[in-house]
Amino acid sequence: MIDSPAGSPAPLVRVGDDFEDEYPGASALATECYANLVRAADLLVGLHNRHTSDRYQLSPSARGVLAVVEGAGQPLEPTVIAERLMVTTGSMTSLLDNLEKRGLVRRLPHPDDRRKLLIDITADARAIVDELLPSLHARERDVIGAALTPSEQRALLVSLAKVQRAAADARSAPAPEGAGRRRPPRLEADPPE
Amino acid sequence: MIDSPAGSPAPLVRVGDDFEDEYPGASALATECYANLVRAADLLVGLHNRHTSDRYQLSPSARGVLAVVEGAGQPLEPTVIAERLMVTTGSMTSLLDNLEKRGLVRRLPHPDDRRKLLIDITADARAIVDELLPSLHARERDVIGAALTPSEQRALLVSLAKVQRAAADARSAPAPEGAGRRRPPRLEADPPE
DNA sequence: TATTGTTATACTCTATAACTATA
DNA sequence: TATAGTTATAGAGTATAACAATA
Repeated sequence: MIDSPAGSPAPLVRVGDDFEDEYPGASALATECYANLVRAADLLVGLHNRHTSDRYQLSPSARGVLAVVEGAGQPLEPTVIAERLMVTTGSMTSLLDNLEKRGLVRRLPHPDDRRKLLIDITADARAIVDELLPSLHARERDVIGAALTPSEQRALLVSLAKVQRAAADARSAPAPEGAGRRRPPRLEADPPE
Repeated sequence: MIDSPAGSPAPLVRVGDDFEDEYPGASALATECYANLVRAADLLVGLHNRHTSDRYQLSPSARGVLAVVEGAGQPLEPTVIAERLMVTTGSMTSLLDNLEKRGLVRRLPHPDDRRKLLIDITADARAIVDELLPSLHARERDVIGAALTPSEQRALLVSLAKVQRAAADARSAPAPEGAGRRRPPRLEADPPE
């Protein structure tokens, strides 16, 4: 049903001509928007993640911790970092363990409450962030700038805002019922290789 | 630097006013497109993944295996499935182990080559896919349809095609040099709690 | 020799629940 | 009692490399 031709120049994900027959009530256009939004984001995230991992051996989550603490401009409690990254405190402990082993963060005692900690990043981490963030932002400028004019970029942002709003609203709604499916007559689809 | 207000109605991710001063050469507009494309996709993927996991206890990768085999309309070799999902054959073995344990796929001997297998999905899996895909496509229709008019959807697709192309081109290009960074004077940013 | 799939191993991310020490 | 963080355990996903069977 969802099909993307094998060529490397990566065209859009398309659904088949029979899509709306196979899925009564579905919208081929909406599904293609959905699939291609996800695909575009995967490609973009992949660029950032690959760069971060190749150059600095940082996982996406580890980068997130450094970016949050560095962005705050001051040490933060583990719980605060965990909330911003939307992970549990148990997961945060192990992320911080790894970063501390590598000398990128320090656990400092909290001056006011001896149950708490303050997480600070080291000079090494600051050096990484100072090199990494400019190159990520340069990549963002290059890729988006190569694809879209400023006015297209503004229009894209407007659409993305509406999609984000609709998706956020859908989170609290029950999943919709599908209207069933008509399996296509598989005459001789897609030879096995 | 990247900041998204805490309210639940989820507005756009924005960069600060000082962004282009802090990162010389960067484009605030491009970075916002990048960040919000990723955020919108995360929200959309999250809806699908949550539904798939809650209702059918299927991980995204497991769902991918079923969708690929079901979509092919016939049994496929593990290597072919692995290529389509972009995972190694070692990873595919463990995905298939899990699915086979749950009675959702079968490993059949390949008639022509005794090194190979053919992976088929069971009636149980077909029942899941027949229920799952229509509800995912209904969600796509509802969310995208609530956000954008058909004409906006077509415009979005055009932009996404260009972004995908640029991102695919960037994959084989070297990472751009960042033009350095000017740290903002952290007077009293972001109180710790 | 080359290919297919498995095994063994390892690492990251993630979660939950029990636990310690503080408050 | 309640909170902050850790530990222990578990499971998914991913990868690499060595391996057996087959081509």
